[in-house]
Amino acid sequence: MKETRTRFAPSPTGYIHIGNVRSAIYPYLVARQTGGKFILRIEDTDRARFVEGATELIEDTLKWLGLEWDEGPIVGGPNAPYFQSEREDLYLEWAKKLIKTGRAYLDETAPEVIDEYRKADNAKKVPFLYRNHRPASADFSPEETLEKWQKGIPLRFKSDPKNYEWTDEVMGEMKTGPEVCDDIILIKKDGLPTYNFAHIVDDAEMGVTHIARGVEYLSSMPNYLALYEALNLEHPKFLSLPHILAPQGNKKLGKRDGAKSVTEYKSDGVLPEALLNYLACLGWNDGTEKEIYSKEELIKSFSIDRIQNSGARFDEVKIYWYNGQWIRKLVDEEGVEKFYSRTKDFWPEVAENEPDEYKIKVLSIIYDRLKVLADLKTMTDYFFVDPEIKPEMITDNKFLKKLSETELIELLTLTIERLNDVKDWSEENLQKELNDLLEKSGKKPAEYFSLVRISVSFAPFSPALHQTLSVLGREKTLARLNAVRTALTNN
RNA sequence: GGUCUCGUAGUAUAACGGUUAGUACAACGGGUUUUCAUCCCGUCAACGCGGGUUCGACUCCCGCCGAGAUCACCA
Repeated sequence: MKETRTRFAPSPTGYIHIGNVRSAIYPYLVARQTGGKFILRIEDTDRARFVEGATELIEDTLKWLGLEWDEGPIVGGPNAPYFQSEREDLYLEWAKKLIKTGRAYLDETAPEVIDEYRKADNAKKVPFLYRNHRPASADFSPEETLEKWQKGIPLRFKSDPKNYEWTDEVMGEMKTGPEVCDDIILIKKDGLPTYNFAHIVDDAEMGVTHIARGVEYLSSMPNYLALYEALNLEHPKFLSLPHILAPQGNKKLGKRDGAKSVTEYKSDGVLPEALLNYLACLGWNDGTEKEIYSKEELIKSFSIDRIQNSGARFDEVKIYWYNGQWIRKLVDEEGVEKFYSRTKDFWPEVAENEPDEYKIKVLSIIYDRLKVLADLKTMTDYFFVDPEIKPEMITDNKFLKKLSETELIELLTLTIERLNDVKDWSEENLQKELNDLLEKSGKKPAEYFSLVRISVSFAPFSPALHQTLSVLGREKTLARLNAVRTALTNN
């Protein structure tokens, strides 16, 4: 059986955003599950839109998501180069094949003239088709065309309008009439091919078996089919992927709607596992009620025929849910130490010089509260530096409002005196001591524990109190309790 | 305007002629004798409309309505 070969073929016009990365994920999964090859090809024939550094950004994004490619930039491959701008001669060669069979012609018609044609047709309420305005050069013999062709003269396909029927692996059986077939540009004025022509040549050269791309290409299909036919090529399978919709409205998610780059989620501390999981399952499911898929599980269960054929709305909240699930899953399965290595870039600045062992302890009691890793920055600073004492955070607290200041001070004194005598500072023992203190305080748990928690952290919330105190250590705990008692006394 | 695609709760989806239309996120309420979160339990909430076909239609057919894509020397 023929080897499955899929590809992701982005233009280096900027970062890969969340709305179009799915057309990399699905072909990747298809290639992996069949033991085939996944190719990365850079479609940089539009020099005006080329952005410096975009290729590297694309490469980094794919690597981060775990979509390693078998052929393409960096890794090379049998069909190198993988940049269209470096394959110019190849397209010219293939274009000549079309000229020789009388299926391509030179066209020097000025853009302004073409505009006139378009306006005239629109005025007549006739669909604008360039083939109704073919210039005299369309009738040149192949020899004459070949002889006169030089760089700077665009080349057009000479279409042969007819009905087309084909299968789209996602959308199903398709058919169109001759009215959509036209003379598309093959080679531009600058000597480089258009996407329409280049991708067909490259896919053929590279032996691509499946093309996955956005549904917006669906309406160009008849012209592509005509080209495959004229070039005597068997066409690959087509997967038209429905759009990911912006959170508001019904338009596809684009940079203008604030579609973030994939790398932005990376720097927020979203795990690649979570993002891949979310994106793969947006518009695809395996028919079961499973929600959490690792890359390996996706490779195993993915199937083209279960790709949804309607657009799916982008929902950032769900990404965070997946991320929380993945954080807990990874810590539970691989341990905190291993997970800690992935959090290095997300600690608050004040933690910079703290030992790893201490940060691991902090992580172990706080990880199940994280939505994104960047939450570490805002949720853990009191473990590393004494918090600023703000008495109002105690007196205005919803559980402590009812208590008088003298009462608060008494409770703190009680706590300090007792903890002073505690030698065993383990979580277990502290839990016992704190429960004991709670009983002695005669307060409700929410009241007494809130007082102690806020006194040591001045944070809106923290891990379970016995864990917080244990990690914080005896010295810091007592010092902070004392400091708060003094502050309240002087208030 | 031509051509094409899509249409189940707020969102993502299941169902593939017969179910009280299932699940997850979100929202709301409760529990886990401490906050926040996790975890657990519960509540709210959907087949765009109208015709057929059929004993029976979310499911098949037709029409309508709504939404989107495309009609570049951009991809």
